[in-house]
Amino acid sequence: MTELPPPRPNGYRDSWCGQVLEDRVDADVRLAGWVHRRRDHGGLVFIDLRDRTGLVQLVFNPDEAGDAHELGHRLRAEDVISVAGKVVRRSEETVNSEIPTGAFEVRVAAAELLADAETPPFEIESFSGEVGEETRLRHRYLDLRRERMRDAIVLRHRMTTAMREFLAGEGFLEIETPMLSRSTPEGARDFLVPSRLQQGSFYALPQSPQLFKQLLMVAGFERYFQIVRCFRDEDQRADRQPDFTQLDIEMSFVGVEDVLDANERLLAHVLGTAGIEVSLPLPRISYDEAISRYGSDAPDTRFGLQLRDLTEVLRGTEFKAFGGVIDSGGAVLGLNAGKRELSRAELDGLIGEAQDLGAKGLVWAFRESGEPGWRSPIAKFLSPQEIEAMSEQLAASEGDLLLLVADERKAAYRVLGLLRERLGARFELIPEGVNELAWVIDWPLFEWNADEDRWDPLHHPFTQPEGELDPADPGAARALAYDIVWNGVEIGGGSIRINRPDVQRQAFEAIGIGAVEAEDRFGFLLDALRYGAPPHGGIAYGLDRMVALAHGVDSIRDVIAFPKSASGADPLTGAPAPVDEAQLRELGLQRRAKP
RNA sequence: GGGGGCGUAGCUCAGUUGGUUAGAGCGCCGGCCUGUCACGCCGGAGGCCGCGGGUUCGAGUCCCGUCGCUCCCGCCA
Repeated sequence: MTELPPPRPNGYRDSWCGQVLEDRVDADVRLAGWVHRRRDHGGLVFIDLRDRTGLVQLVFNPDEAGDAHELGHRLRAEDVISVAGKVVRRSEETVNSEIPTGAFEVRVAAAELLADAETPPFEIESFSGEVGEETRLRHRYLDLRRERMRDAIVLRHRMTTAMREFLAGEGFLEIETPMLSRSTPEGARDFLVPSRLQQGSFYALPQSPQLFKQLLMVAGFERYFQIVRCFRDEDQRADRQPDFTQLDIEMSFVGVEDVLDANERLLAHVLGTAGIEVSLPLPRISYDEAISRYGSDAPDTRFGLQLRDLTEVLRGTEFKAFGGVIDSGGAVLGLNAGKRELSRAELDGLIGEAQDLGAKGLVWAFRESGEPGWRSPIAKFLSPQEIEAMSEQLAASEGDLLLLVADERKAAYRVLGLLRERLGARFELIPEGVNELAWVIDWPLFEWNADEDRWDPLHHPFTQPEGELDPADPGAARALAYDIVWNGVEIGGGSIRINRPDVQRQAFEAIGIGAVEAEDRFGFLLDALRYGAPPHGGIAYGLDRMVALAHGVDSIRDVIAFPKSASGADPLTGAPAPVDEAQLRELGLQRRAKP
């Protein structure tokens, strides 16, 4: 998999296991590694020896090397050994076509045990079910010996190498930014680090290097990137860790097209390294279209099942459940799930799922010929005209299952969008081996936060509005922002940034950050913008997600060497853990009194 | 913060209506085995059924609580 030069010969080895191939036949080699599997015939002993490059079969023959054979007989799984012997071609009937070195083997002349291994808590190559994640994490150094994890870590390296290659080739500079920085509490929850020298004050670990990379543009570095650890103290998911890695990029004197162009070529290069072909230019979909057709700002475009808005054809309906929602400004959305035969229990299950996702309810209907046109619990409440009009909107033909959600507009799209994704997987509508990347563009700059009674930025408050910002109508503003979505997963996002202090102040004001507060929290940015900031913009990728997608796994934990569990703990080191009273005292912190 | 699933041998799991001695495969240990490659054959060891309480003549099984793991919703500018 990796191009690896032969090791410089020393007392342990002069060759890699995976490189015992045609050109080494008849050569004397020395190999070192772990005992992967042992097949002891009493006389002959076969050992599969493993190193990072793969496996090779060792043969211990009592007639050829008695001492070595005696050791071979005693070896157990995961023992660490070094052996010397001759590479030979296997006879035709003993070739193992399963492994690259399967046509060759090493006849061991001398062997040395370098480290005796205890029996591992799980088999390095397991054939009976997947090992539980906590066990894997507690012994991560063993889990990482397994082929799938090793491949993931190697792939990750190749992808990051490809990123550096491409970006360095385009004149980007890799520059580090601080890990100990200042808390800016509007985004995610910060991880805080107490200051010993200024007790009562705290550093924050960066949620992203956003402001520092903008300052680097002000500083005139023109093109910056960094593969950087970021921290967000929020609840975990399969694709979210408290510390995770971003590929962070920023460029000066650019507009949206420049950034998208550079990043499309970057993506083609990096994914090409992972064996994934990308044809350019990438398709673009507007935010509004993504929401209205897929119910998601990160749409999975590999399958149809698109949403339809039925609000207009139902306006004035007698059916109160729908009419009430419409009168109060809500929406009725529908989705044609195609010809499905679902039992009543399965349909009830769908309703339950929709409710779990936060919907008030879900209505199902099967398109039928004749009157009333639908088999559905609500058919009798609807006029024939309404049923026909909705059927037409949904392009329903006989036997099709139609699913309807009526709710406040945003909630309806969210729920039906989530349901769409689940149904796509359940009905196996997602084609194997297909990769779809797309830009989501034309984002609103702000969205209304009803709970807090204010406007919130959709990306972040440093995003450049398209045209002039109208303080009277922040909801109308569009952002020069873009997300990149791969198979329905948001793998990156960015924007053109505000480069003038007056515009930045306006943006802060629109989201309720007044001049005084802005000066207090972001004064350093506003100052920097006063000294001549170039128009600039960039992007940040979720590196872990990219590698997970390229490796074909669902969880980013499977592409991180030492991840946290779903509860944010590390079963290997026991982090997080209590600290000494003395440490707390030094920091001016107190343990909370027991109630 | 909320909801679902899971917790039985080192690992992956089964365990019937509550019934007396808790099983399987892999792994492990011992013996045999000179062309295997998930080697084979014979024998063996190994259990706080997550933890605490309750119901019951009797609990792996039912109830309550608790801890852990995991998935999802919220959250993640």
